[in-house]
Amino acid sequence: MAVAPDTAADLVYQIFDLQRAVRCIAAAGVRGQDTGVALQGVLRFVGEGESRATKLAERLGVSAPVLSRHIADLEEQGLVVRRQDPEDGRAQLVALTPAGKDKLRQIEEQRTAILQDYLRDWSEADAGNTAKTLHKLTESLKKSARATAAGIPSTPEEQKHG
Amino acid sequence: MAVAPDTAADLVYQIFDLQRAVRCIAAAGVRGQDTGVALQGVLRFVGEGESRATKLAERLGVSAPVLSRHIADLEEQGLVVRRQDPEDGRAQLVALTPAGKDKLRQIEEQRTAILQDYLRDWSEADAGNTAKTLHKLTESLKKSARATAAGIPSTPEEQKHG
DNA sequence: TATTGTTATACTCTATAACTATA
DNA sequence: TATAGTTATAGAGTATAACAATA
Repeated sequence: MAVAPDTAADLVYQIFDLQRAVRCIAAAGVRGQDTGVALQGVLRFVGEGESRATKLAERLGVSAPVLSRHIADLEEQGLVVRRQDPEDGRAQLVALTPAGKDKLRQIEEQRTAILQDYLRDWSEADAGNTAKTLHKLTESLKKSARATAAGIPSTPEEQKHG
Repeated sequence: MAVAPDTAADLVYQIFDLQRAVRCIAAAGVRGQDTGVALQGVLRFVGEGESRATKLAERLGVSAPVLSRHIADLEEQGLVVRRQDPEDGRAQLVALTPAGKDKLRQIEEQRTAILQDYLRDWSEADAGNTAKTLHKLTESLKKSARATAAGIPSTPEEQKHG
């Protein structure tokens, strides 16, 4: 049953090693650009369709003040527009401008090209399987982290104390 | 040959999604602690054996000033010690103190326990394969990033121009 | 009262530039 | 000259607290 401690420990280190490698590559890619990786992340989710700020913050995993600032920055760059939610006077709806769509497309094309180049000796199947593996890992982490944050006991011991 | 654009684009997003999930979990784990994730990373590599600061910075993928500050912080916390390299008057050798070893072990145990818990419905084989997959991806990225940084042309077009 | 969003402030992590000391 | 390391400074990204406006 479950995962052995040594395997879990190895997996932790593999995750952090990947983080480090990605950080270096991403940092090199945005050097001298106005739109840093955080703003790029916001653009991505706004690009999936007009959305509330609250919803965006949740999907991005950042706090509301952080998102508020990012939206303000993107608006200043002319990449997004805000309008009031017709169904809720407190809320805003954020959407990409044409310039924002261009920017997002450009960012995606650049990233895709770099990764294609970096993985040029990989097979299509390897890349596809890796994407699936990452997705599965991320979903497990998000699900468990949500449950933990909500105070749901996870181990049998904790459940007894509950 | 190689990886299709759509697959590469998907993989990029899977990588960033994992980063986000891990950031949230890691941030929650170090809340209120002296030893943040960056210092924990330094501890890990120092824990593999007494090492030069330069070597550590390279392995961590950070600049020399950043590592210098981290080492100073860890020394202040009594977790590492520095001594001059007997073979090079300019260089230092950094090693864990007993307290540093304790701290590293405690960090690893805590992380391992959390990941084991989060992946409690995973099989040992799935976890092992995921670790291997991450390792392969990281190695490909690091290798290509190194080559790019060194100015080695990567695409046939660029090679022709060289 | 609870929720949406903003502003003010501070912390973590990182980088570049300028420097000292040694090779 | 080149390398190892430090200090000073700046920037990106994030969080908490306090607030205003609306539900």
